Amino acid sequence: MSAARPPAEGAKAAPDKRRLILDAAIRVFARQGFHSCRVSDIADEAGVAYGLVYHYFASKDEVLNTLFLERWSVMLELIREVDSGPLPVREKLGAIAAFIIDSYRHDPDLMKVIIVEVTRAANSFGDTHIDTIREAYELIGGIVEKAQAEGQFKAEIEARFAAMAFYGVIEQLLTGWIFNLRPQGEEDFERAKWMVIETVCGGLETSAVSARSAPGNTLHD
Amino acid sequence: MSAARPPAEGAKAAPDKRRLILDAAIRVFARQGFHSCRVSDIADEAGVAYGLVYHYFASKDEVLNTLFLERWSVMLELIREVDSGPLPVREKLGAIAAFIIDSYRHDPDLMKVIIVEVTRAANSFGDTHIDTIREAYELIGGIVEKAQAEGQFKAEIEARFAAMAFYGVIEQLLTGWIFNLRPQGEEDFERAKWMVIETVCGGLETSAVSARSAPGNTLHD
DNA sequence: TTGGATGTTGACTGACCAGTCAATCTATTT
DNA sequence: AAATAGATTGACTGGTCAGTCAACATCCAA
Repeated sequence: MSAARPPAEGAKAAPDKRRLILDAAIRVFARQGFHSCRVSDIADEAGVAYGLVYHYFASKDEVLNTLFLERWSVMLELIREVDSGPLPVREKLGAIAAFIIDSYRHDPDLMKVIIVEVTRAANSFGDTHIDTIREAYELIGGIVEKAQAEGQFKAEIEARFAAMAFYGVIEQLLTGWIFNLRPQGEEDFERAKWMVIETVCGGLETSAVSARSAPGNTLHD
Repeated sequence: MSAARPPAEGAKAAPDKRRLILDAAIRVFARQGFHSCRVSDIADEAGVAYGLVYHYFASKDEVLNTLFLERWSVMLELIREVDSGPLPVREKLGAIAAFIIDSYRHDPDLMKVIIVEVTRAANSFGDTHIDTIREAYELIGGIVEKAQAEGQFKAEIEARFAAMAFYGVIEQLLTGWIFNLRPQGEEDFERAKWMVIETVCGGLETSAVSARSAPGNTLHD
């Protein structure tokens, strides 16, 4: 009952296997790294034949590209949405930080792959996706710029630099988790969100605004 | 006069070629990436025979490891020195930021290789050097801890998190330069130093201390 | 029932490249 | 001058793997 069957629409036939391969690739890339794994490792992990990988993807590279774009486009969408909303800066940046941190919490392997193999690989892949990555910077920079115009953030620190610093802190945080240099309990994730915002916004706000959020823990419970 | 000759001491004979190979490797790794270059590329770039690389290094990996350790140990030394000194936190962190930024200014290729191929490569190399990298975190964390004890930095933000954020901002900054996402004029380097400290310390300081540094530009000139 | 389209298989190939090694060269020592 | 040790050379090997392809399976439409 309810076995795998063709889609309701007259669209494509069986995207199941394609997804299976992508998910297997996430695990394999995370475990062995993109460069030191074989395409056959992915096929084995997915439980499909070697050749099927090439039925759905033109190359090993394309598998990684797909994973990156899939996730990054969701993030860009989220940033755009937040950006166009009416929230105060702290909450806008907070929403972005929360999204990225939750992405890691939800699928650490995928985020590990994206960060380690794409975002930070200045050669090959980094080059390919640099414009996509840049877009995130621009959007975040725009949010900062608005806050500066409204007098909430200092103008002396370039908006683009601030965006970079903001993203840098988050990426380093994930890297710390990836390397097991930092605890990864539920509470740690929540606390991290707060600390990211407190640290970065604290450094960017004008003294008039200043941070007066709960010093102890603003966590659940 | 003063041509190449055996060392004064009875030590090794001609370390010239070894250095030549290392320097060539920096250029090749920076240009093509560690994984997509051949050992013969390094030999060619250095103007030596293929086999000579293996006379001085046990493997391709060892070349990269050597480059990383050479530089990272100098940085650790600098951090320890700064740490043990009597300067205020801002200046301690400022010295560290300045050292890293100047390292990039002085030899961008080397820093690119270290960051892209080692520091950020969670697999293979990252794993190998994780303890060395961790040490830098610990030292910086110690500096923050002291500042917290003296009441200059807030205690609500974990010292280790702060260290990570600090380093993350700097690494992202270098990444921005590496990817050509940020301008790299002499002035930009100096301004970056100031912004790093202003942003991070601003977020970490207690409201009592607060940042009252020159808002415009504290640059030279 | 047949035919075409799409999905699936895995053995095979062609290229690539890290690392080896035997030979040659250079310097130093006696 | 002969001997020893280290430096230098580059052709070669062995293994690895991305990508191909021809065959087989399954599904749907006419």
